[in-house]
Amino acid sequence: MPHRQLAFPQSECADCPIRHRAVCARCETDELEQLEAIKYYRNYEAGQTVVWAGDSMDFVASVVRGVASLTQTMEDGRRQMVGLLLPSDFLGRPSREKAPYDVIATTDLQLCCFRRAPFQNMIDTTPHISQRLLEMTLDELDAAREWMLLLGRKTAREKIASFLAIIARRDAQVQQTIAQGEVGFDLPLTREAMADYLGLTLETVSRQMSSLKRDGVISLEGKRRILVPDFDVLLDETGDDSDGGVLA
Amino acid sequence: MPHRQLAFPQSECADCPIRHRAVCARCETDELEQLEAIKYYRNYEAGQTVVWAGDSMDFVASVVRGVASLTQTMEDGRRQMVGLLLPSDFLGRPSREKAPYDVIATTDLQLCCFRRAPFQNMIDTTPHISQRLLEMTLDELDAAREWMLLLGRKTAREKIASFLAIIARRDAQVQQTIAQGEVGFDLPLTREAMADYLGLTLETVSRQMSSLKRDGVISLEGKRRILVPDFDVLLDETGDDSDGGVLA
DNA sequence: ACCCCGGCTTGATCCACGTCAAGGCACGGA
DNA sequence: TCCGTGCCTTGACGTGGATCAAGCCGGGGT
Repeated sequence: MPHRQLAFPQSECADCPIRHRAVCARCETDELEQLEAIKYYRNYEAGQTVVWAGDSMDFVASVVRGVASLTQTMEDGRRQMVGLLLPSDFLGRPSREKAPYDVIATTDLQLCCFRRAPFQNMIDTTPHISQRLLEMTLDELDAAREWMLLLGRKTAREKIASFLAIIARRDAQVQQTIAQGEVGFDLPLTREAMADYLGLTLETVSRQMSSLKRDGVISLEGKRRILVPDFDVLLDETGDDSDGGVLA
Repeated sequence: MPHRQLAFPQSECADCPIRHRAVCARCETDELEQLEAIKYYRNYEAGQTVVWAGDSMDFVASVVRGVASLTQTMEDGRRQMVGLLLPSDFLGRPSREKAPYDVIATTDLQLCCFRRAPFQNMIDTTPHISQRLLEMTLDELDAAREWMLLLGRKTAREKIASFLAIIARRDAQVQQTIAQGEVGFDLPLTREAMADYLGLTLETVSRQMSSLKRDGVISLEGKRRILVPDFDVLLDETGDDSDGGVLA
């Protein structure tokens, strides 16, 4: 099973009011207006911390532009990324005040925020919102569990290939051309962030990227732009069930 | 943060009708009666498969007795456990027909099942049930993410110690004596299942158990019963934040 | 033009864990 | 009683990825 799809293709919802539908797919006009009334924007630069683990968060948000990561850190400094938020993903948990992990902007980032209390109100009074949130949380849980398989059992090369496939599949433009085989996209993470994502060191990430390049599976344009001549070849490297179901 | 607590201490709800409260903490009598009307029991022996990945599940359930695991398997046979269900935990996802992973009884197991369709009805007509399910799913997500840190960054010894601490903390009887330091409990998993849980081989599990025994952190009574002379010493081995918050 | 610095690559070496293999122990059935 | 079988332990050895270390490259500031 591939990484969960976008709640909505990015092309359909370029700005925030529509993006609310990531929260509530069936919202009617008046509900969208309620959301409109309690929303505001926040912007962060690459590398900035949005919230620290343990801090209380007075908002929930939906990612408009950029990428944020959820990261756990052990006392001795070992770090593991436990969530990656791309545009249209949802950040924060209604009815839970404290953030359980650091939230870090890995690229420049724009959030569309809703203040907690009124948002909580909407949930309590609009039943299908909590159903929608349940759906989204189940998607996150599926993604987390696929990630556990990656962390526990895949080799470094498989981890890198899986990561590239995930990023490619979540890129709206790539989505449309993926069937033709050749695709290109930008990495939204540094090698170090990739290492934190994949449970590796940055040296191993770098070596495996070089190895995939040597073997012709990918090529690089600069450090961040990836070209994949044949997406199926990349999928073969992931170790995943290769039912060929690119759009499954 | 420790592994999520039981929805309710096991001692409070020894049989199924009460255990429904794991699904719905605020259910009133008439709602419990509705659940009562659509419930039935299933029993499995240790090692039996409850559902295969990809099968459609016509029920959701709550674990009454025993332990079930959610396991992903790659084509070449590598396996990773992605969920562990103990008594009072919930199995299945309303509004999702297909099971995404194998569900296996790791001990003798009793489930209290609810047929899908009527259960789905209750969700749609009783708003606070879907809110309760959201809470439970968020707990599962937190557990999954803590597990990701374990899989990605902990050493074999830390993994074993963390696992023992998780099992101990979820054991109701242990809960009550944990403050005194010395606790004992039974492992509900074979060494092989522990290996699948922890992203290790069974040999490494065995060696690390022996090592913890040699170092006096634990002692064994038979293969499955664990005695921990000082729980804080075990916690020191987990690599976790040692804020001493046993009951946090 | 120069240097600096952050992000990245590459090489040499080490070691934790996987792999392969040989038993040990407890239980159940003939 | 003996043997078979499932589960576990232990040892010897190999290796994938971590660690340590030395640069490279490209962009921005002075």
